[in-house]
Amino acid sequence: MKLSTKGRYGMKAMFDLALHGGKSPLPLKTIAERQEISEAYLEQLISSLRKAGLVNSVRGSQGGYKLAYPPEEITVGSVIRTLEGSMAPSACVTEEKPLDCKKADSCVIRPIWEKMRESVDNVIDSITLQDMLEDYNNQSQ
Amino acid sequence: MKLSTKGRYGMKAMFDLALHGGKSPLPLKTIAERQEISEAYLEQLISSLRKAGLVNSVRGSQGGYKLAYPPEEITVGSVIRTLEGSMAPSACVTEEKPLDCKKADSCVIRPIWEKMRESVDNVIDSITLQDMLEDYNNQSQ
DNA sequence: TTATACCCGAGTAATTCACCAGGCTTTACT
DNA sequence: AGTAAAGCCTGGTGAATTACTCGGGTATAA
Repeated sequence: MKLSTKGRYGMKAMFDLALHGGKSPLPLKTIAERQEISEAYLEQLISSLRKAGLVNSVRGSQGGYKLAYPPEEITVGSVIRTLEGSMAPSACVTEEKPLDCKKADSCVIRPIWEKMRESVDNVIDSITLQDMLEDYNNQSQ
Repeated sequence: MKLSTKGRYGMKAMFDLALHGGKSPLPLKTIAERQEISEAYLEQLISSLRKAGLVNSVRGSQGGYKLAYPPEEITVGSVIRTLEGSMAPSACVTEEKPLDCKKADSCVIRPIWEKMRESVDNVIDSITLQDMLEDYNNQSQ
């Protein structure tokens, strides 16, 4: 049940944006170097995040990326789900279009997959980038 | 974050053993047919379950498999973890030997992976095959 | 002794992962 | 106006993983 690098790198990049991002956009290269991620690969990931509306881009020289919302409005869940899809352990319990299975009604395993998904969703939807920033600041004391 | 077929098929097989297993062992073929799983593939999975001590095997004619413990003593977690490994979303937060990362101390993402793992573990460790049997029996009313 | 069933290792097609390459477009700065 | 810095986009690719299959063992009830 590991996440792929998409979710992990994506979280690093988003936190980097929250921590180092200001008024002017952060170029991808800076983020990639600081987080030690392949730039070309991170470009793909941040492209998904942009299409999902989580970051904004500024093209051209001096361009880069910025969070589309203040850190307290961006949850870990929205980032991870954008890059990894549903947290459902089985296709029959995704939020959006659960794969329908004839035996869904009588299946005793399905409710277990559902609980797993819900419990993961609860965790990741309850943490925002702002929470992470605060943890980071408290740490350095 | 999907489980592979190992975990999913393995759960089906274990529940089948709990539901249909009696004093005499259930042959793999029967389980595979009833659960619509490739017999040769399921053999590999149940072999892991046997090595983990969750099922016992009886060789030879009239042989098959039985649960090694009563259903109330077998958790979903023990089955899934046997077949899938740790539920950690990142290698740095596995129960047994977390991959050590120099930045582990200062990492603000790590605690999130930890919470995810814990919450999944809580769900799957709190459900036994017996619970599933009861759900199944209540359903048919 | 024979049919049934578990045991085991190797092989394999298909898919996914984690990138890389290269060209195009946009824009600030000089 | 020219140039360099940046994002945008498509396609390719080697390595790993997944989900099996195959073929031969070995044990044992009948």
